Amino acid sequence: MKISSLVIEGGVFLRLSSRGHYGLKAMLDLAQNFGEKPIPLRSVAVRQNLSEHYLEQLIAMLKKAALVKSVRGSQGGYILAREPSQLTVGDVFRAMEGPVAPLLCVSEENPVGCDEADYCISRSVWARVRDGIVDVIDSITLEDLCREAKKL
Amino acid sequence: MKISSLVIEGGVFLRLSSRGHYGLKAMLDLAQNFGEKPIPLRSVAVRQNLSEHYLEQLIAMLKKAALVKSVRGSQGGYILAREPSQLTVGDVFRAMEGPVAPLLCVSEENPVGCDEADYCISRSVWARVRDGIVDVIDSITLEDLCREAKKL
DNA sequence: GGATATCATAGCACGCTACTAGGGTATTGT
DNA sequence: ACAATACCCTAGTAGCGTGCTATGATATCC
Repeated sequence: MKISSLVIEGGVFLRLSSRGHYGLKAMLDLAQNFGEKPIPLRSVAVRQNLSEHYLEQLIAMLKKAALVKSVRGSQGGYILAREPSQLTVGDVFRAMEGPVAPLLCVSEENPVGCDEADYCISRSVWARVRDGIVDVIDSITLEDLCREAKKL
Repeated sequence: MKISSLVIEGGVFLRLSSRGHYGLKAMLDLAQNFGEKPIPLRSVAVRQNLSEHYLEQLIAMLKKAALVKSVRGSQGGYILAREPSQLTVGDVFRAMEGPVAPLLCVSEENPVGCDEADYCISRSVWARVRDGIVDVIDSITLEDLCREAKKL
């Protein structure tokens, strides 16, 4: 009796890896230094105590998601694509970690079909968990966090 | 400049692996067949379409967490340690996946110290995410899910 | 034209997941 | 007694994702 073909998930889908953590730190740094001039990655890396080279790769994901713009050359760097008040933690999370999906079949984006969907009870549980997470991350803007930071 | 020593997280901490999914399915099966007699694992495996041998390992975790009791020998099997109304999804989740902790430093249990804790702004974000998840999983009992299942 | 900065690709050690394999032990029904 | 049933225990392993490092190319300003 081979059941190995029944595997539903091939990995891990709701998680916070260092990507999400570092990505938010970087975005927050850009938000705190938001202005006219682009901010070189090096200074972000130093302030946030991160590997500059690794950060390069991470910010590439943020650029791909159109959350930041880049300026090449000397005196170049990165700037937020929108104002801090128009960027949420959810935007950053999804850019770094993909869609919120405790389970593939309850992904907020392109949920994977499952032949048990009709009678799978636990599905509704993880869907509610997903909604709980989404509510939180979509309601917090970078501006909110900057304001919090100033209080410290 | 070696920054590799700064790694904050060594893995992945908030996730739903197949363990959590399968574990909840098994517990739900036990709840639906809750009564006097123990339920053999084989029948759970067949009904839920899971590998029996793998299920053995998973249910060992549930037993360790005192969520189920076992009866050995012929006609033996497993029974819920408490009534379905006294068992929550959170109980099952924690037995299978460990404490809810999007980040080690905001684990609901033994949070790991972090030297940036005082001024780390993103911390509060993940703490709120954690609370959102906890609220959901601790408020749903197995009895609730059985009732939902009957409606289908 | 060189210093500064972004961009692109490749590769790798490690740890975890999702199992499978193969046995052992306890209890029951006949 | 004894076989059948069911729980119990330890190893091992393929595959995958993470968290980097390494190397170099390309663009732009002064």
